[in-house]
Amino acid sequence: MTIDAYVLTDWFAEKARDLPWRRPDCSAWGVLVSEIMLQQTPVARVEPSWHEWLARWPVPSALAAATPADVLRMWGKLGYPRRALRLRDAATVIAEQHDDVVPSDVDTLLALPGIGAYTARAVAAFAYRKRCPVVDTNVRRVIARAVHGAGDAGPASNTRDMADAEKLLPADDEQAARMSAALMELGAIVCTARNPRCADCPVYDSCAWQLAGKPAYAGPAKPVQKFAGTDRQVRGLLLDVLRDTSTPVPKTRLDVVWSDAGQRDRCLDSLLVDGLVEQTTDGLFALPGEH
DNA sequence: CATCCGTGGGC
DNA sequence: TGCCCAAGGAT
Repeated sequence: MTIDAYVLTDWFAEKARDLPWRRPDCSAWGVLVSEIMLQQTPVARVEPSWHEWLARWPVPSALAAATPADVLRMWGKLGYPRRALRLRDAATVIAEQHDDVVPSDVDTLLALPGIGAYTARAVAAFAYRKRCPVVDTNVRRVIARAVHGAGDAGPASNTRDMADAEKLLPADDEQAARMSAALMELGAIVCTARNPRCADCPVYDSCAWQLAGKPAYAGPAKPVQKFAGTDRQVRGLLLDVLRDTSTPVPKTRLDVVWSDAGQRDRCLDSLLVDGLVEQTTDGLFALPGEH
């Protein structure tokens, strides 16, 4: 089974959300910033931050000139703050080696920190309107259902998933870019993981999953990530303290956030290693680069 | 390939 | 209410 590109892109033109990074006047830098922020963070929480970032840092060189501390504060609670540092690192490379222009070539994009298989192709497709497969969790689910008739996508296989997506793209670059966006949008607002809105689906009639009677997902169980009590939670609590202070703090200020001293110290060490925290010469702790 | 890396909202 | 999920990437 396949997915009709005309039907899906027509649906996209009529029903897609009006997101700022999709507007024709949005820069490639704006697209890149959005893609990084959207890695594991929902659209609703990204949108306000995206506007603030683009207003403050409208070009890569502007972000490259900011301190990591400023960048981490602007990142706020979007989560996975290493993304913010890598985006700043990527901006530095773009400013210094690419004349402050976000690359359009997938392999060049892949060489930038924090940019992987998905983001590189998303920038090429959405910012530069290229025909290249864009595979995220939404596209994988849509293809699993509409094409393969499965209830959900199994474990990711980059090569296979990209080949599947590529087959769905029209030959024309612009039409292919629209198709890539439409596949993602369908997965995001109609063909959702839980409670898919099949009544609103533009390709319902040809959906292999629907035609098969919507069988339940039969593949291996997906690993569930715990959060409460993990290092991830503790690191978040430690960073929370440092984001909210303008001056370096003694370790005692960090010790109060978690009772397990061993875990607390391990997390602080890992934050130092990751470059998310810095220790001053007098032994105080702060976000990097603000003293 | 599995695991780790934050955070919050919906059901 | 606990659990699942959200435009992934690096190791």
